[in-house]
Amino acid sequence: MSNPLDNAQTADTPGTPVEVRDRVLATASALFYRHGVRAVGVDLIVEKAAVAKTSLYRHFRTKDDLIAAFLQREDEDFWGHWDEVARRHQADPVAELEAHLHWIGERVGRPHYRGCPQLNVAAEFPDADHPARQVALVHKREMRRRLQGIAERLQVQRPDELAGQLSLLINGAFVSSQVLSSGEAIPLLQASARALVSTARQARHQP
Amino acid sequence: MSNPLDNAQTADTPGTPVEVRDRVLATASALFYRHGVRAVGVDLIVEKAAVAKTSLYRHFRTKDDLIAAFLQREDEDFWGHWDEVARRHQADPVAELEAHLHWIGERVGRPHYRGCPQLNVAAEFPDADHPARQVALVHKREMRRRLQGIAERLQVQRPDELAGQLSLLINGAFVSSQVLSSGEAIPLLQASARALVSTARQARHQP
DNA sequence: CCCAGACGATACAGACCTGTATGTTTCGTA
DNA sequence: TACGAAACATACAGGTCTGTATCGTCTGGG
Repeated sequence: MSNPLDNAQTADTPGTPVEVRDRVLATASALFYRHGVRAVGVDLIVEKAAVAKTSLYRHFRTKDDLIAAFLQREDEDFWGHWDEVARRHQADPVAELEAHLHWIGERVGRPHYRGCPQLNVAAEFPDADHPARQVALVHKREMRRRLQGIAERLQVQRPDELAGQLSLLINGAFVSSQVLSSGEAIPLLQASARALVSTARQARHQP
Repeated sequence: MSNPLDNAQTADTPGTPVEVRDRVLATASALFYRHGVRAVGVDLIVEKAAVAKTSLYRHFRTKDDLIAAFLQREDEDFWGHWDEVARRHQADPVAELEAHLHWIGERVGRPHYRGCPQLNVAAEFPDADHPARQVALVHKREMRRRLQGIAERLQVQRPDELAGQLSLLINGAFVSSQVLSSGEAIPLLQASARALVSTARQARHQP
């Protein structure tokens, strides 16, 4: 029963359950991100993924669940990058923060960047009880939690405050691509962060 | 049948074109903001505004035009507040910036705050050619333009850079209400701005 | 007093939406 | 080879969406 090769027999053999699920989720993610969630119907997803509609609904109970899975996938991808960058700067929180802002700013400046998926979905679905909103909330809390970890390693007096400030900054970059000229996000983010960190550190030495 | 209040002919005589138009726009704006644009159909607007659907389409060619008018209305309201605050601090750009961040942060912290309408619509409609997106773009450009005006009066070396940083910060506050605790936006915004301004001013005195 | 124009009420066209139901095909495994 | 699970194909139910068409009513200015 539990053959490790059960799934992914060759390169991409359609008919394998996990392969179909992944294909649906990957296709839906791309479409959701590009066109917005409400603008994309399940029929389009099914067509682009070359999958039967029944298969979609076998792996995802409802469209809302698929949306939540989309955000979950983006969440994991995001922290995957984060962890990789963090690992390269274990000993130096200043360099780590700088590096995070670099790759985030690079993403923001990409040609067809469409904003943070979590924030976009939150804008599309006001109901806080929506399953996808739960994922988005956890994602944003995790962002602030990790920033606070860096702030603590920076030994500022109020790491929570600095983390909040950096959160505003990063979320602001996510939604400001419309008004930012190409390549502007990175220096803007880094210069702002330097000012915030520097000020927070000065406060440490003053009563 | 012949209810004397059927059309409420006393205080605000309906039947006047401008009155019907305003009622449609005000109703649509409230619904759009609360529930999202795509989630609100014209039938609901018509019902809540107590107006015939033909009247809606007489004053607004399409729903897209109504959405653009919604953002235009929000834009005018926003700059109305801004101008009023700016007028009270004509001589002191530091105090003006502080005051702007105060009322913006106050808005962000309100119980049912749902984010910046311009950013929400931009998230819902990826197509940059959408009429409403034009309004949103002009709004965000105007925001940065005004911030640059303040930065110039602060006599920092690179007012454009400071304006960009403050833009990120403010837009970040607009979308971060989900992760901000009540009343946190104002101090976070003001402390960040102070750090950014202070750093930008120090750069002025250094080669 | 008359009439153009704004409004209301309603029905409808045509498209799209999510989700289900039904039947067939494929394929690994027992 | 026979079985069961999963995928495919297709049709459809039931609702919603935008926008239009039709027709009756009210109102204000000439």
